[in-house]
Amino acid sequence: MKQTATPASDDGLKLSAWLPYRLFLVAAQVARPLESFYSETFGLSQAGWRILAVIAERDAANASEIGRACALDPFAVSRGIGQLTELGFAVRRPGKTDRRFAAVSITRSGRTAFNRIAALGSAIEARLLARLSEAERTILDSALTRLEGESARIDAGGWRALLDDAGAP
Amino acid sequence: MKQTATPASDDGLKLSAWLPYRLFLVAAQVARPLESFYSETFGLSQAGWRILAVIAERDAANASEIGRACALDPFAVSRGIGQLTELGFAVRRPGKTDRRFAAVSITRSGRTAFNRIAALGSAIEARLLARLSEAERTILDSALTRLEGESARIDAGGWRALLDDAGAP
DNA sequence: CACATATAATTGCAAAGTGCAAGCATTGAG
DNA sequence: CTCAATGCTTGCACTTTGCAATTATATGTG
Repeated sequence: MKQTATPASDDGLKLSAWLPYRLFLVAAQVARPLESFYSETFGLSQAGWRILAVIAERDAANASEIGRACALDPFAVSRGIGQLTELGFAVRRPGKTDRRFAAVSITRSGRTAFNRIAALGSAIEARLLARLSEAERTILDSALTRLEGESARIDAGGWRALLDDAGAP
Repeated sequence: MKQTATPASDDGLKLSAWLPYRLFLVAAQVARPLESFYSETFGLSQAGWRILAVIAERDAANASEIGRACALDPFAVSRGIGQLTELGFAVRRPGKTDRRFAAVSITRSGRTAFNRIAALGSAIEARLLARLSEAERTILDSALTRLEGESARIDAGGWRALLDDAGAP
């Protein structure tokens, strides 16, 4: 007599309830409309948009700063900057003191594009925040800060470190 | 006389404080070690892992159910299932009543693999949750549920709908 | 100064992943 | 029986990504 008692997983991991997947899902669903906007409108890639957002809030930045600020490896940064300069949204100027560091800055038209994308981005964020109470926003903010820190450590440690943790409690 | 008053963005969007980016960042950082584990160990792709997780918690599923459950389009599902069957982690059997729906189920070795990956996944989740208080976990859980719903609506509406919202308050 | 070594960034290319048109198999309506 | 609809798969062009090698610049050493 087959009962539905154990159709399921031995380990208690249910994808739809697994925190990382839930975070990913919200981020992915919300990124999609934004991405189709800036790719259709400006021909911008995801890396391009992230870099644009970074240089929009700085006078000038070199590639590694940018990479650190938006979690992109040097290759992606280099290509993204290439795209932005082709579109006329950024300029590269050789660094003043050390010319290995090229200073990347946003142009006027880059800023215009950024503002248009940012308006959409802010609208999205507003829609999300509208579903939370003031108290929840505060808690989410502080919780996310800690999760960012912990996830960075998890990433840095690699998977072997994770198993060691679990193995030696 | 240049002062640092406005080196920054006109619109108030700071990438590192923008909710969708923050969610993405945690999800991405935490996914990386897991991904290198299952790809090194089993040669599994991200889609493959997601599908494996879905069929681990069901007796059998057809491709569209799987797609819905893990946010994958039909092509990706089909290829993912292909990968899983090649690895011997899943089997396809023609559906009983309607043979257009092939029933996909996990195999014994698929379950073994799943359990190993899930153990890592749970360890990651535990590390994250350890940084939150009991109260915070409860709030995060309920907040995330609402964010999932809202982000799905945002995604479904597309970017034009977003601008209409903002434009006509 | 010439040279080795280090660092920042870029480029070229192969491998992997993605999107989409077309295809096959099956079903159900007329 | 035929034909449109459905569920899924495949082939192929296109894009993205990962990594080795390269360029350009800077710094340390005899």
